[in-house]
Parts: sequence; C-alpha cells; structure tokens
Amino acid sequence: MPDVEDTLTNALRRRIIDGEFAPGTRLSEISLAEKLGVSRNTLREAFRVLAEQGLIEHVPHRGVSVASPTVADVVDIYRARRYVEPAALAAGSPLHPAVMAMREAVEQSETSLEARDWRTVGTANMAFHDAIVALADSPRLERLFRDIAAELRLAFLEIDNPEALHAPFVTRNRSLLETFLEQGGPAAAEELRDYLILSEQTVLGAFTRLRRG
Amino acid sequence: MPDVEDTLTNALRRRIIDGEFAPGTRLSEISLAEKLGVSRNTLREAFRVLAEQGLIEHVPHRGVSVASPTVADVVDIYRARRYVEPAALAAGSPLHPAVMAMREAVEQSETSLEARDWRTVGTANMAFHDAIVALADSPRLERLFRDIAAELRLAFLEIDNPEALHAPFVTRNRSLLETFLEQGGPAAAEELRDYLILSEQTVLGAFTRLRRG
DNA sequence: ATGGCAGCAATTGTTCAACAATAATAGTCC
DNA sequence: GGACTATTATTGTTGAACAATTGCTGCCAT
Repeated sequence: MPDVEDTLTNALRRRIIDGEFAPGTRLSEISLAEKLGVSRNTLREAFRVLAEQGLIEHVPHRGVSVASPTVADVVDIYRARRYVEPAALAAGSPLHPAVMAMREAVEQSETSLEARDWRTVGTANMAFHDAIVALADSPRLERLFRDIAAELRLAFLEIDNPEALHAPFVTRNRSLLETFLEQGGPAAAEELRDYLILSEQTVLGAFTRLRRG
Repeated sequence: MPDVEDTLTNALRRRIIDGEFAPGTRLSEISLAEKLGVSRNTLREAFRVLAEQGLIEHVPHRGVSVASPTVADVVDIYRARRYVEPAALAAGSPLHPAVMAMREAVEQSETSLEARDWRTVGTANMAFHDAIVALADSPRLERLFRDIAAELRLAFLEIDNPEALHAPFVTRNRSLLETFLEQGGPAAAEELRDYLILSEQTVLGAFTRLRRG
C-alpha cells in the first residue's frame, strides 16, 4: 500500500475506479481542479502519477482522459496475470498470512453473491486474486497487480452485465482455495490457469458483444 | 517505449541511470530546477513520474532523493525477474523478432568485453534480458522489467567492481542463446533459472561486502 | 457540395512570485 | 546534558499570466 497519505491522487484514483468518470471521459484541468478545490498545478502532479499507473491516458497538448481498455489491453492484462498468479500460488505456503485474506475474500464474495450485490462480488473476487499475488511476498509484483487490477476494473465498468462477469467465479474461488489447501500449490496453480483462461474468455466475449452492439 | 517525447522526464531519467547523481543523493527542487532551466512546478511533475517508476524516492515534506536499493530491494527485484524471464523464454518462439535483439546484445557484450568496457558490457547484458522479456509480447511485463532494470542499475552503481559484476555473464548469455535455439525454450528457461540465482548471489555478495567495508 | 486555408477560440504547457505548512537546525534555559 | 523554543530552509500549494498547440469555424475557390 504505497502512500495512503497522498490524499489527492488517491481520492482521484478511487473516484475513477468507482466509475464516477466513465472510461474515455476527458478530464479537463480547469473544471476538475475547480471541482476538487485544488490548483491546476497540483492536479497535474496527480495526473502524472495516475498516468504512470495506467489509469488515465495522457496525450501531450490534448489532455488526459480516463483509460478505456481495448481488447488488446485485456489480452495483455490476462497474459501478465497468467505469468504471475499461477506461479505465486504454486510456490505459496498454506501457512502464509495471505491465506487468511484468501479465505476472507471467498467468504465475502459468497455473502455478496447471495445478496446479489455484483459490485461487491467483483471487489471480493479481485481481493482474492490480490491475496494470491501476496503469497509471493514481492512488493513489485504486488504493485504490478494493483495497477493491472485497476485497469481491469475500468474494463468491467464498460460491461453492463456484472452478474455474468463476476458470479460464476465465486464457486471457482472456493474450489481453488480448497485445492490449494488440500492438494497443494502446484495443483492449485494448474486449476488457476484454466480459471484465468475462462475468465479472459468471459470478459472478451462481453467486450466484443459490446463493441458490436 | 513510452513517451520518447517526454524530454524533461527522460533526460532526468537518463542522467540518474548514468550515475550523474549518486544513489541516495538528495535532489533539491530549487537548485535542480535552476540547473535544468525549468520551473519548480515542471520539475515536480517529472519527479512524480520518476518516483512512480521507482527511480527516486519521495518523502512528503522532505523532498526526493535518488533511489538507493537495499538488500531487500535486490532480493525482490530478482524474485520478480525469476517470475517473468524464465517463463517468457520457455514460451518464446525462435522466430520472434526479439531473438535478433538477443543476438545483437550477445555480440555487443562480447566486443565490449574484449575492450574491457565494463559499463557497456553491463548495458548489453541488460539489453539481452530485455529482449528475453520482449519474447512475451506483453507491454505491461516489459514496463515492469524496464523499471526493475533501472533500479538494478542503481544498485550496480554503488558497487565499484563492475568487472566481477558483468564479465562472468557474457559467456552465459551466449550459452543461453544457443540452448534456446538448439534445445528450445523450456531447456533454456531451466538454464536461465540457475543463471539468475548466480547473478543474484553475485550482486548480493558485492553488496554485503560493500556495506561492511 | 467539397476541399483546402486562414484565423479564432479553447486547452494545455510552463513560468513566476508569493505564501502556508512542515521538518531540520540552532540556540536557550534549566 | 537534556528538554524546550525560535529560527531557518525546504517543500506544498496557489493564482495569475503568457506561450504553444490543437481543433474548430467560416470563408473562399473550384
């Protein structure tokens, strides 16, 4: 968790992730600075950080807009996930503190599923995968995943069928956790590989349907 | 290659990587802005970008200083490298354009080795690994590696024995390339894993010697 | 109509000067 | 010597101004 103190950047980050500004929305320096009650210069500093994190896109002399992941972006995000997540799970110890976070994420997603609160289901799902990456004990890999997950969230925002997107993976999370605890990391890693392929296909399917419709 | 146009940030980045400012050096906004001929505000924007890339460290109200990787950082960097590089090599195709870059990097490192130009040897070595990552065709993984490689360079800067650091790996690069072309990706990946372990031990050894001395 | 072309408006890029907020330092008193 | 206070230097932030660039609008000629 880098820089919780960094109020402006984090506030903006949260608002973007929460969908307050739709992907592709242009962010005007003047109006947004006024809206947030900060100066243009301060806002621009926050812009540079968020651009580096991939959350907004900055085109010189044309301003910044909320990132709007393309199909190529989604493909690349899942490619990176397949490089990191299964390996982290394969080498992870069942005694690692992150396992507790995995448990909690699974339980959270299950209760949210019953409540049909798809938004929270999605958040819990991502927390589950975040915990998997945390098994690797690598700040740099965690940072990569944090940025990637945020981008993926933007992609989800453009798809208006959150149930199909998140619901099927709750039981898979539960199953994956059990496999990890009962059969060990390598077996779970294998299961996760299939999981990620299916998840990618689900997102890409919804995506292409969206672009056609 | 993100934003070659971005002159100020890239200029500063290059100067830091080239060792113009030693790791740990404090970068004063006022004096550096004057030195670079830009305003404080513009410089601060560049600072935010470089901080996000891990090249400089920003402590609120205390300014920024050139990153000075610790032992923990080096360990984490190699951990991340082991997650990405062998897998990229294992899945890489011999017909991939990046293979040509691997060849060129090996040849460059060999000629620089004869000239005993250790600095260039180090650059060529990193170019070799950059090409390996490029086999994965993933912009996000390439970006991760780019940042990691820059940090590692800062660690190298603090070690004043570049020959021991870079020379031994020239023949290993050549061997790794041949294994990849003749025996395929998985065999090369296995070799790379050992390579990275040795490389990490070399760096860590020099590092602890340094901190003691 | 259509395809350029000049000028205009809006936005970003950058600078400067000022002040507020914080951290480091020096000095003082006990 | 140690704790407290005042000073100083640096960063954080602002507002206004202007330069540089983009995109648009309306005009003209074909």
